[in-house]
Amino acid sequence: MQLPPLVQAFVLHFGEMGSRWGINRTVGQIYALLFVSPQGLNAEEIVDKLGLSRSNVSMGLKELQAWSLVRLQHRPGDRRDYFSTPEDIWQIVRTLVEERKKREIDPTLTLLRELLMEAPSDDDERYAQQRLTEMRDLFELFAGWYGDVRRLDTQRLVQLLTLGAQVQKVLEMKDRFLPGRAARGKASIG
Amino acid sequence: MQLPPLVQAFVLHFGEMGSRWGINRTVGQIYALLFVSPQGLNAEEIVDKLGLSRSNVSMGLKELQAWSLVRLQHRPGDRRDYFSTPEDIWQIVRTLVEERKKREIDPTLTLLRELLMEAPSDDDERYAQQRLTEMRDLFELFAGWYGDVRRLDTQRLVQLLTLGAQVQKVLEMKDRFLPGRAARGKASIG
DNA sequence: TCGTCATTTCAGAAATTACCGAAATGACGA
DNA sequence: TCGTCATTTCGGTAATTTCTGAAATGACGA
Repeated sequence: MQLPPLVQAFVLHFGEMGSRWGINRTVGQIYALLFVSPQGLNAEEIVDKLGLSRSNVSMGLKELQAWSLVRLQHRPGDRRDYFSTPEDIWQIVRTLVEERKKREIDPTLTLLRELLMEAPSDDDERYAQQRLTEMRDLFELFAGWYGDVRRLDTQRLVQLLTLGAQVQKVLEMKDRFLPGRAARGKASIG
Repeated sequence: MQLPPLVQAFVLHFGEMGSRWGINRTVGQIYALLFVSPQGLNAEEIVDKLGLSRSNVSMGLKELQAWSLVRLQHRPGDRRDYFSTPEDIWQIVRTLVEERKKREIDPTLTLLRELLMEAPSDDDERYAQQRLTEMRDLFELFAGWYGDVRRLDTQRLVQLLTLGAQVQKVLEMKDRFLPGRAARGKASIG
């Protein structure tokens, strides 16, 4: 791996963090490298720069494509695939949010809905179902939020994320001037 | 494992999802069981219900404690530890958000800040640093948002999450009536 | 059609992670 | 101080995941 120290540190860190983010080290490294590369890279360039095996890079790129995290380009007179990350980092955020929803939220939401169709047979099951109801409501709320994030344009998304603690003030105003809009979430508000 | 089918299905699902959420199967199962149990359980009860080894349950509980995801109680005249999850599901959300920030955001933010202290030595490094700047700003924004989520009380948190796509309308109003508040985030808005 | 180059697949090796039983530690009452 | 019970630690093993080299596939121009 003969990379500038800056890039090398970033790539190695991303590899290590990969395990916490649900991707493996190789995939994390490939992604990090593509992220800081001015032009797209082909598989062999990635092999050279990261010192990984050809097939491993192929697998990693496949996984990144499954996550829709890399773009594929071609150059005239060159048969090879060149990979790069989207220029717009917010597009990456939307993609990640969408994929995480698909993988981490939706399956559980589906299961919770199914389990809550059954009638409880005793008090313990009744308690369990009540807990599952709380969790389903929570997951519905998350699913809705993730969906919103995916749909919002960049400016509004930044605003939504920056809003944070100001939410109360802003919402008081909303209630004053836009009354009567029911909240979407059903989650218990304690 | 002799559990009601409802609970069993939930426990098994949580175990499988565990790997996507960054915890292992055992830990996921233990957590799911505690979540739907009306009373706290001691280690041996968990062993019996889930069919795991004593030591594995001990490790799992230790990890859940490291995540602050379980509470420890005692009963008079009983030396054993009884474990349960917080009643308030929103407290669980805050805990998860805080821990995820600590594990998935903060380390990368620290590294990015460090890397951006160095002066670039050529054009490629200049490009890389520009990309890292975008990413640092993004992570700063996330860190701020996570912090807000942790601090907000439940009602406001639900409002913030429900707000979603309404953000534009609400923010137009805010700008009209509360002008001049600078946004915290520096992330490029393309 | 053939030869070349790029990519993917695949079976096994290597590495990592999860798991268990046994032993050690620690807390408590007698 | 003991003896008992609960919990944790530890060494080894099992299971899973990641990685590799070799072979297969596919695309393209001649």
